[in-house]
Amino acid sequence: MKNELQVFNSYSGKKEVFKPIHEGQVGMYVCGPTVYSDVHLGNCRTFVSFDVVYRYLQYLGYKVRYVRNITDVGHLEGDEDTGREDKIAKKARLEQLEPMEIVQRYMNGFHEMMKVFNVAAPAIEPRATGHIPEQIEMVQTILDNGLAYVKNGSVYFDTFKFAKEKNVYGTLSGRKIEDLIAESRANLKNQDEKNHPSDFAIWIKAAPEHLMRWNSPWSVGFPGWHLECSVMSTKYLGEKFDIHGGGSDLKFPHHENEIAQNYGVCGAAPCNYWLHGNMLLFNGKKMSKSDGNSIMPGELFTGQSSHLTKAYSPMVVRFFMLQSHYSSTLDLTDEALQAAEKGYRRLMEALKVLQEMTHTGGGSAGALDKEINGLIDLASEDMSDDFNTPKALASLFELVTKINSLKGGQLSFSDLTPDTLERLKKTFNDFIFDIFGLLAENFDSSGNGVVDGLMQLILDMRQTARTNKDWGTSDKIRDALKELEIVVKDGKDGATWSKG
RNA sequence: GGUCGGUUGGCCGAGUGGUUAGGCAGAGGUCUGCAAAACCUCGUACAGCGGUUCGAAUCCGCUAUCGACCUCCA
Repeated sequence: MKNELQVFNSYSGKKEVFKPIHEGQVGMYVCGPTVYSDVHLGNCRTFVSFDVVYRYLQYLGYKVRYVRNITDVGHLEGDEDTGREDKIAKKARLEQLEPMEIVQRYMNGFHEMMKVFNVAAPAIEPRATGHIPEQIEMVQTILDNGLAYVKNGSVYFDTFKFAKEKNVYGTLSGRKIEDLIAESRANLKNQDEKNHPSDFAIWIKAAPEHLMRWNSPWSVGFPGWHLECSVMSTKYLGEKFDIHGGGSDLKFPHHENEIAQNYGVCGAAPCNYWLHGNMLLFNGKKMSKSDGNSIMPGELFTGQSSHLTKAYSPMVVRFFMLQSHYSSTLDLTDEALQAAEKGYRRLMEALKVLQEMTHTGGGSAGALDKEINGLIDLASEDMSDDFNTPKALASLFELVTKINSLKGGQLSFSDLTPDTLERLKKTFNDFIFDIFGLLAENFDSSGNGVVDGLMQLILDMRQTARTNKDWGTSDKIRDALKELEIVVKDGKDGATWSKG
């Protein structure tokens, strides 16, 4: 069975067989959020995507050191008119708080949201402000290596020189050196201190009113945004590690510059595989904080948005995300979420049915047995094919039909061995919980003992009515419960209930 | 304007030279006191035009259209 992991490497633009630097171990770095406002759903998608990558690598038996940073300084506003203010410093000024209060508040919010989405915590979550000395050191090394220059207390990376010396600048984002050179003549006059428009700051001299500032050999200032990732990935994963992930919108300039910095320090690229998650769309356009086209997770969970007809639970949203490939754009719509909710429930119901299923004994490995084993194998192959969750999910849904047929009697246990049933149980459990990171939301339990007890009493009374063929009472109970959004399902072994 | 990527049945969304993706919705049927659930069957989709090929949704070209990046973004 071929089941070796292949990943799409954004750097080469090809799907490649994944080979870790150290056997059995994986070093993975993912760009985390800048904590200057609440996380929106687009952010969540990226972290869910890499959460599945993290989980699957572990499932395959790799020991993974997963580093995901928190950006809490250095990320400048892009708008020229505002004078390139640090995002966190700006928020602090507007809200009259310490920058670190801003950072703490939104970092807490971010962590809560990751928990809600059942995103596993990384092994290390370093913060940029916690690595100022290391960043100063790296700036010095880049200066020593002749790939940066000082201007009025700020330090800039010399992309022009780097591009001429090493033919790598622009590879990741598909930019051409010739364009950079052409750009220099046209736009140079607009650049204040930089020698070249594509040069970027690795240390920035702080304006007098700037709140976040540290001493350095060049000025009292703060580090450039791109630098932290080079510093922290190198510190915790080494000069060369396996996987670097992030949203596709970070390819340029962030990741391109990160690569440049690593060359500036170590003379080599930081990692072997670049993985980029694609954007979550909302109304057909990229969900983005800065242009206001976004929906907050909270609005989804409460259903309080003009774009939604109802509330959706976190796991429904997670399932919705898993239904597309991480490298494809995904368009969020109310209709699609409704479909996802039904699908998620169907999957989880089948899981429950399966868990309670016992083999009737005997059973031979016939066609059904082979088919089920084939689908189980297929699900793994799907995941090993660049973490193709929608394909793996499709394989699981084929198995859902088998499970329900076994329960309903359309298929017989005599056609599969007890071992296969056990394997099926284990696979479902592993995929749904360990790999997909879904949680079982109790639709047939309120989490409240009193309510569950009352429900049981009601269903018992209804059963008595049904035994007496008192359909009027039976239907009255069912209809009344339906009004309360509780659905009663009559099965062979009595009735069950679930919340709307 | 430059660069890149989409365009798949009613909706979402995989696939990528010949063989069923899957989910949701819809139609018919089985089961059931009825219903729900479940199971079975069904639609014969790949933006348009041209080309390559025995054969293309899948490769090539052109056109249309949407989007992303080029400036902060996950």
